[in-house]
Amino acid sequence: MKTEQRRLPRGIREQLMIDAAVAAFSRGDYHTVRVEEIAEAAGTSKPTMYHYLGSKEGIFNACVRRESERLVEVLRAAVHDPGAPGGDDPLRRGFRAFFGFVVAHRGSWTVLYRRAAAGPAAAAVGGARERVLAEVTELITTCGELPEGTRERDAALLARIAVSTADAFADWLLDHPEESPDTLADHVAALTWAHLEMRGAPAGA
Amino acid sequence: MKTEQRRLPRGIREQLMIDAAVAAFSRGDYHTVRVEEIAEAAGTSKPTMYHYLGSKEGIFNACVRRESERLVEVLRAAVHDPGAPGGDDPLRRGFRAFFGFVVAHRGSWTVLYRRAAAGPAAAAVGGARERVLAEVTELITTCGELPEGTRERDAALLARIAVSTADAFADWLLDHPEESPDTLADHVAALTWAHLEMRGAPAGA
Amino acid sequence: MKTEQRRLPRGIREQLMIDAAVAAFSRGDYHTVRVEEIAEAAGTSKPTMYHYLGSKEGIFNACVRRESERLVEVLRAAVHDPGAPGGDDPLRRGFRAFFGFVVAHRGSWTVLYRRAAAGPAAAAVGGARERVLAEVTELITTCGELPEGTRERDAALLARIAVSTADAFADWLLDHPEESPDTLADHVAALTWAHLEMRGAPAGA
Amino acid sequence: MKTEQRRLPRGIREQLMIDAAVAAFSRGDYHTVRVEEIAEAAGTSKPTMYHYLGSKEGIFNACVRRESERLVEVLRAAVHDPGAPGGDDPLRRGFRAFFGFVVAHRGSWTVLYRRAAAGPAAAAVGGARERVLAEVTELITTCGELPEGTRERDAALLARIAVSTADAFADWLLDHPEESPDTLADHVAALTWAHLEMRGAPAGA
DNA sequence: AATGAATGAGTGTTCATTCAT
DNA sequence: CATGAATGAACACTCATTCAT
Repeated sequence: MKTEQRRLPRGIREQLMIDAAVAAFSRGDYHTVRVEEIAEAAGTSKPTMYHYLGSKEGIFNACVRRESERLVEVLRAAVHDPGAPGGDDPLRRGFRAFFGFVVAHRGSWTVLYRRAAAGPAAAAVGGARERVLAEVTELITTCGELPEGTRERDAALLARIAVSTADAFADWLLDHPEESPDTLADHVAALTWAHLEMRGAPAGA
Repeated sequence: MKTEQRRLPRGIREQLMIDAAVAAFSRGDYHTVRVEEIAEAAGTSKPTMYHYLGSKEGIFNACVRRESERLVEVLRAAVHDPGAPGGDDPLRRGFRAFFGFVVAHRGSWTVLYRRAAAGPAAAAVGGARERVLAEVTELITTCGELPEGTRERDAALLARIAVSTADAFADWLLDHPEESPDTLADHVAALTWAHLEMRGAPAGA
Repeated sequence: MKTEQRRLPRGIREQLMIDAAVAAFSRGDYHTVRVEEIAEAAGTSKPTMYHYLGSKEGIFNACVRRESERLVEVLRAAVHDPGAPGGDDPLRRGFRAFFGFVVAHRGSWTVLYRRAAAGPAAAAVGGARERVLAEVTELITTCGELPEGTRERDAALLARIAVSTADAFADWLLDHPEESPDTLADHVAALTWAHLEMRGAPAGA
Repeated sequence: MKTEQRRLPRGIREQLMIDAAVAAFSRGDYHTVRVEEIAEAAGTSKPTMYHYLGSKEGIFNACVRRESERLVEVLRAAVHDPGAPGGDDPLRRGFRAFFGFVVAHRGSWTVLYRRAAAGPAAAAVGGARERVLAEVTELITTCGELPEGTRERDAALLARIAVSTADAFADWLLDHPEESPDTLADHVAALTWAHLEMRGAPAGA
């Protein structure tokens, strides 16, 4: 581990800094991360961090910029390259790349999507989310007419999708006040039914 | 405005405190909110806050607990009460209640789902998300065989759903390492195709 | 010395703070003074200083405001009160009050006139000033026609006046570009001659 | 602008450094000026500055030394050269040289006299000084028996002289504790009266 | 019961200064 | 000789938390 070189050229050091920062920011939320902690992880010191990235916010911005660019590049490459894994369907290739990225670079994704990952708030929020999730899962499960082959696992997965979707729609509603929540709710319900009916041939196009 | 009573019974005071705290925590993230700010908004003083809720974390926990209970109650009531809005389908009634809650109590939902809503990080993250969203939207749009009646709006909405779903699955993957990202990716692609084909009769079951 | 009370009312504490700050700022220049040092001298802590005076600049401003108000009050009182020391001449009464204040509250005056009193720069500046002063003193002394009764002391005093006056005029020139430096120079020379000739009856009107 | 030569002989480089330093130190006070800022203005780098001048204090000392020597030289030359502008009176020639220097090299003079020229303190001090000056001006104006031809301008100018003189005397008092403030006060008052009576033939001896 | 007063502990940021190239 | 790289040491400022009234 002591391979770290002193006196690295600026470009390299900056990349090391951003590496360390992404790791740190994906562990705790913005205020929980101390700049010094990032500096140490990057094998350098606080003043050098400030010299290169300007401020804590600058450090964070550098992370978000670099990681989002990486993700977009990966996505584009997969979609436009018919030889990429996933077969003929560009949509499927895209999602494969997307998921591959999220799994391979969990830290990057966490930074980009920045749900409270740690900190004093995380525990409480985590618990509450689980309760809500359990409730929705039960709602889906006890709905009765679960198609053949739909197991617990599927219900839990669907609940997560439903809640995430609702969350996405909440954002959407904010930006598009002309939409009615009821219509969207019905829509999500319909989608969920569709998913339930589709279970069994998940990987088929 | 000076209607605020001194010497309120403990229960009431606590509710006022939690009201103020939910509002505050939904505006900025945990560390951005100062206890004093909540105390002022609740018409009381810092020491009283500590007397009642114990600590900053205690305040936050109280928020999360109360709001998640409210949400769960609302959900349960709608699902079990056939007379609730949404018709015969309990699933649809549930989602109506869910969306209604999210829209009516945005603050509560924000606290529960706690994606970084403000603070120095929010701007950067917001921008990056938009870029990713744009990329996925384009991916869906230029996929070619968009069914009749699928307009721009639908693509944008689907992109949000897809990203949210991927986000949910990323969590899922963390908890279930036996799952393969590729399978999930294919699954999301399949779901998206299903959505695309379903467009046109969104509110129909 | 341990008479310092804990839990003083805000007004009192603020005055103690300003007292300590004036003393500190009159010893070193703005950047040399540490806020904590002032807090300790005032028998309190840094956060309380910030709570009451807002910032380091706020602390400094409070000093300048209070002291300049005091000085102006003292001046006004002496001028308008014919019974104040100095006799019939309000001008003389005013200067007596002025000098009295400067001598009694050296710190206040230093803060108000803020010539570099300490710090790493002070030594060098002090030395240079002395050299300039010596030069001007010699100029006055060797001018030749020193009137009777003009001793070394007077020359040194006059040199100081001359340099201070020149300094004042330099400011004046900045604000009034229509003035010619040569005219002002001649004027100062004339004044100095007048002073030289007046020596011997210094206290007479 | 890119005429700056690399590889300049040491002497020249040093002069460029001091030029830049004088300019910088005359804008802000000692602590406000960053060494890097001087280095850039001098067309060189920080380590070179340290190589030549040793330390920040060394840089500052070099400024003060060079500028005070210049001023002293100019003064001496004018006094001893009967052909210098100002006529027969060496005193007048001296002051002309002095004022000329101050006006032509404001930066040098500021460094030498180093009243806080900028920084967070300057604004407050400036305001307070103005208030004091206004007070003294009023005192002089409303003194009543202003001689013929004494206009507002003269009162303002006299007030500046009076305050500067008092300032000089305050220093004097520090060094000569045997003097009485009252005597000096009376003296300044007398001088001011003399000035008032002299107005009208300012440039005359 | 309720609060004005007070602070310990910690963080972002800056800058003079020094190596190693 | 000249400089890009790097840092130790300080300092302003903030905030959760607690007494004493």
